[in-house]
Amino acid sequence: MNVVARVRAQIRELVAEAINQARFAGEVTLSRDVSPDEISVERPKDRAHGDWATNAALVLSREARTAPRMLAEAAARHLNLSGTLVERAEVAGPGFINFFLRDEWLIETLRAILAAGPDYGKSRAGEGRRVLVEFVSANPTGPLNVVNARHAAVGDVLSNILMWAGYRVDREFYVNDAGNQVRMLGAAMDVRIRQLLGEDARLPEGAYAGEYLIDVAREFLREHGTAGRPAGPPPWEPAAPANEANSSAPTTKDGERDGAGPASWRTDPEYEAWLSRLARFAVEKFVERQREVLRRYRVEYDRWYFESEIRAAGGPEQVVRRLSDAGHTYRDGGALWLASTRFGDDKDRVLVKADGEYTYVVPDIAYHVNKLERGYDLLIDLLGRDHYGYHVRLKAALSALGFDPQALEVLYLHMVHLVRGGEEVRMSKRRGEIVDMAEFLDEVSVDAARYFFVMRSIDSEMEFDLDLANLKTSDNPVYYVQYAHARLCSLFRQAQESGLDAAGGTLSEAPLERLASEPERDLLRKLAEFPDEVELAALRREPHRMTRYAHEVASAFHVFYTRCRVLGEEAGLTAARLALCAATRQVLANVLGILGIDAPEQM
RNA sequence: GCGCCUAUAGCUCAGGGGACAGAGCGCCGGCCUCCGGAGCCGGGUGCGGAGGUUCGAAUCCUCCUAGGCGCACCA
Repeated sequence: MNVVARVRAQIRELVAEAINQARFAGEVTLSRDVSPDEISVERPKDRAHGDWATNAALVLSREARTAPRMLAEAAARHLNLSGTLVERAEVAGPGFINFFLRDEWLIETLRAILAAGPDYGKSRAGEGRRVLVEFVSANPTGPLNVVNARHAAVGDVLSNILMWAGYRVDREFYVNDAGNQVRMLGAAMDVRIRQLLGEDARLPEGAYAGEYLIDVAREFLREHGTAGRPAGPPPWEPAAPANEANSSAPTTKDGERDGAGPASWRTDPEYEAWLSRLARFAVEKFVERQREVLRRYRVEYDRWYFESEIRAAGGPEQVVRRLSDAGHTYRDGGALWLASTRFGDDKDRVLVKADGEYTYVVPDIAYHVNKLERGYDLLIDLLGRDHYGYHVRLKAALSALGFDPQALEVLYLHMVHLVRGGEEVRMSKRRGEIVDMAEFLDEVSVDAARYFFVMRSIDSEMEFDLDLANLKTSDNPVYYVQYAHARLCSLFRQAQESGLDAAGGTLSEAPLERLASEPERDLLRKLAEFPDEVELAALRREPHRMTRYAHEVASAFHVFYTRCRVLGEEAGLTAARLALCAATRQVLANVLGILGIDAPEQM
């Protein structure tokens, strides 16, 4: 247990014990003993209120029918501080008890940091539970965009945080390389190829309009030519030479095309085979590019799981059978439904459409079952806010299959608004105006992108200011933190040049009690919080705590460094301050590591 | 229409029952004979509105207002 956690536990016990003693002495009228668990101990915002404070007296005053202030004073009289890290306690305000620690705890923390080094901040909070974090999972029908970049940063950093907190973590990317959309992809490819060949071809309704497909179509032509392409018209065009007005599909009374998807296409196995070949080619290309840009972004997955795999393994059939066997499905209107309302969903969901196709959720259920069967205790999915509510369906299905729905946790990330020159850059997939992630990374450094995306809490709609992130000089929060690290490295280079022994082991022997000024103590206190912060970030799934913490450490350091001279002071003081600097550099390196951001030795 | 999320400083965002509400950007003014001025110090304004619960509410509850997102035999 780290020093902070130990102190907190100690204070809890002290307070509970003191209240019980006061009760025993007849100074407090409580009908029961108080246990340490119900004592809340927190860090006061104002340092004048000590290192720690408890509101126990406020909370218990009603039950004890005593004024909070009096209750606090009675408890304070019975505090037995001997043998603890608490130096003194005082009652303040409406009835808080404030605790002031002995300096030893800071010194102990500093030694602990130097001893643990790159491991400082790790904990066992996760108890070795196996977690699978699935994130991005973009469709293989185009390049990744800026929203995917947010997901990638958050998912990756969250995974790191969980690892630090003692979970066993794997990262996974689920590729939807099957079903309708892939067929639509093949169709769009076919049209692009025709257009490249100078033929007259129009995209079928609902097809991918993005021009990025043209390049892929060109690659296909270069590598494979048109060999194997059926002679007739594609299945979304009329079989006979068209002489009807202008529609290739029946229209509804609203004038919208009916059956916008492939369900309304002519049956043409030969052409379908061709489309499927085109689709496979495109999927492969896109997945390859996605993998590439993510690698550039420093995100590496343990596994890319393909929907086609789970389909080939018969996953969807099994899911449907098991759900049916369990009596949770029924037929209606030619479709097979899951009675998900029995498990908290607000309506039942279609599993198998009237045309015999699975809905999206079936292979996805199979995939999640597969994850659980691979031995993961916890599944975390990162989804876009536009999928909100999907977890209810998925959890319902898992419950129906006899799994604990609590094993699945779905986090929804909000939107990203790109801003350039004070104006929002519009991102519309339908109009094909995707803000490509690779192009985005040409403009913004990976460090800045990751930092900015993680900086915001996941359920806040965020604005990404390209101009700010682009600033390679100042005013950029990323550089503020990195600069602190570089500055420290520079300091140690100079220490070495002047022959000082700045090794960790030697440093912890320094007279650390000399670190007595406010900037020094503030910095140390901040460093002491690290394990707590990591643990909180993990348990609450709040990666943005890490960027905030990194900034706070950098700030505390810059203050210290401005006010306290390190080199050239009296030997003992220099050694002590070097120890503090070494610890700071270590913490910065660790937190930057979690963020997947470079910790530069010079800038 | 129903459901969920959001509303905090001029702007972008933290804080999610505690003691005077924070940071960055922007603006104004200071600080280098010396370890990196990509730094430090100082200066101003704010919890969308109205009720309620509580010793105590930015935080919890209700209503209202304004945004966003869902409510597919799409993925």
